[in-house]
Amino acid sequence: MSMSEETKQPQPAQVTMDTIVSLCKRRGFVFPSSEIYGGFGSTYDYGPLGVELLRNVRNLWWREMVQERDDVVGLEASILGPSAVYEASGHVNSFTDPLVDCKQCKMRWRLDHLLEGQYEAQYGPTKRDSHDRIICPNCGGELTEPRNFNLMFKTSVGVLEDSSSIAYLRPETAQGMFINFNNVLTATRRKLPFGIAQIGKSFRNEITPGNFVFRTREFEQMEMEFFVKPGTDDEWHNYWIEERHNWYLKYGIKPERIRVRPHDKDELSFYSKATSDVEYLFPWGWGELEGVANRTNYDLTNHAKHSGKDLSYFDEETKEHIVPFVIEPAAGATRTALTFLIDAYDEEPDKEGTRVVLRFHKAIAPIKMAVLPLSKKEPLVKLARQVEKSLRKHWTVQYDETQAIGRRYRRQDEIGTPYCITIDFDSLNDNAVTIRERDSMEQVRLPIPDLMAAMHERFDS
RNA sequence: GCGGAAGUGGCUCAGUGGUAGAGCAUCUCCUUGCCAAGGAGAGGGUCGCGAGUUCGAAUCUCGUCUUCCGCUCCA
Repeated sequence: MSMSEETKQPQPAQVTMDTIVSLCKRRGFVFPSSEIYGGFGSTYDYGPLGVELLRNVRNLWWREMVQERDDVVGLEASILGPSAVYEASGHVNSFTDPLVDCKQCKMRWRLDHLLEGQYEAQYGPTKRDSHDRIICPNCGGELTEPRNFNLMFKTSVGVLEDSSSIAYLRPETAQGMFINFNNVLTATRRKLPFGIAQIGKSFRNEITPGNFVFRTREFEQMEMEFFVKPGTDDEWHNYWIEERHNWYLKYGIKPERIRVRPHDKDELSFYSKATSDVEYLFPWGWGELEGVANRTNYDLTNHAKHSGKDLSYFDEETKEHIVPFVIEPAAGATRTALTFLIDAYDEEPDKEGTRVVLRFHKAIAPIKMAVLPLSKKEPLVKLARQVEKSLRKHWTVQYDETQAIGRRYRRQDEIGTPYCITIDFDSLNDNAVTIRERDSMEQVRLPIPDLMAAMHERFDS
């Protein structure tokens, strides 16, 4: 690779995860869960700012994916499900990783990957010993018997042990859409193509969670199953890949840090014909933000077979019963929130040190504006409180009167507040305030009666 | 699960056997009043947890939990 090509490679976000984790805790975005009891691995609690950020992500997705579209409807299905659902979906059998450990060098391998030769690029072809048993690609040592790790959380429902039945916490929200396909179809009189969308928590007993909230055992998904006529599925697949990629760009994700990557044949999920990932360049490298999969008619066919119910769609044009194909854009809400946080992080030299700024898109920012009286003097505070109260009806607002104004601007910069509204001594005479903009640091003087309209103009576009 | 590293106030860290420290942050008062100002004060840690060795443990030993980096995973 030449130097010029090298410099063209996108660089991961300069910020380290340690900085993000520490900022999250200090300012109240994300706390480690059950911390006072020593912590509970892979679980996180969202603090006052984190919950606003997460809500913004969810709400924007929902509004654009469901409410602004005529061809998508919403659903909120239960998290607990009977084993029948996940036997039909294939998760009981296929959502299992057979793992083997090397007795010698302690490396852990996925047996199915060894059988498929997936480690070939790094370790060469799969090696076997004289008994034709697969040996460790790394050191040639003996491997343990495979142990199956099912990624689903299993629980039992029912008071009495012997009469209780096995249930699972959903590993994806998608099955809720498939098993309600008929319900939605008859309730809404939809015609193909149409989609069913859902936001909610899913659970996977990941062998190794990590990278802060990037991979956790409990996480929140934003999924949409878009049902189309067979034969039009590739076209719709491409449509949704582009649509979803653009969505992140729309909310300010840096274009050089986001890409679409089609899956190789051998990395496809058991249900997928083709999948493309929208990936982000995290501090540790590229990671998946969203998968857009062509799930074919796999799910509806299997649920029809297992339940004995007809899940076909009657096509009026051809007078045929067909089983629709499904295009699924599946995003992680928690993961998306993290991405916005990392992508927004910026530092710049300051007179006294470093100014930390989260350059959130206005729609993403947890706090939309801060009201700052220049002095704690009674008349200023009184006026500021009035302004704050009226703004709170429409936006998330922080009020801050402590310490110097510069310090207060820094506080708001650090949590990504786009606008600061200051009330100064002149305000008492001219009934006007100053709006300071986070990114440009420009200041605009505005009469208080015009303030509401001016802020609407900034946020409703 | 295995290997490596690490857990000390909200954050970043110093402290290696003798009664817990710093910077930043937070709070109060005075002063100032548009980009991290100054002064005076205050709160906050049984040093992850539990045992052990010792006259005495943040410091040594063992166990345990958690985090980070690999193997694995994919929203």
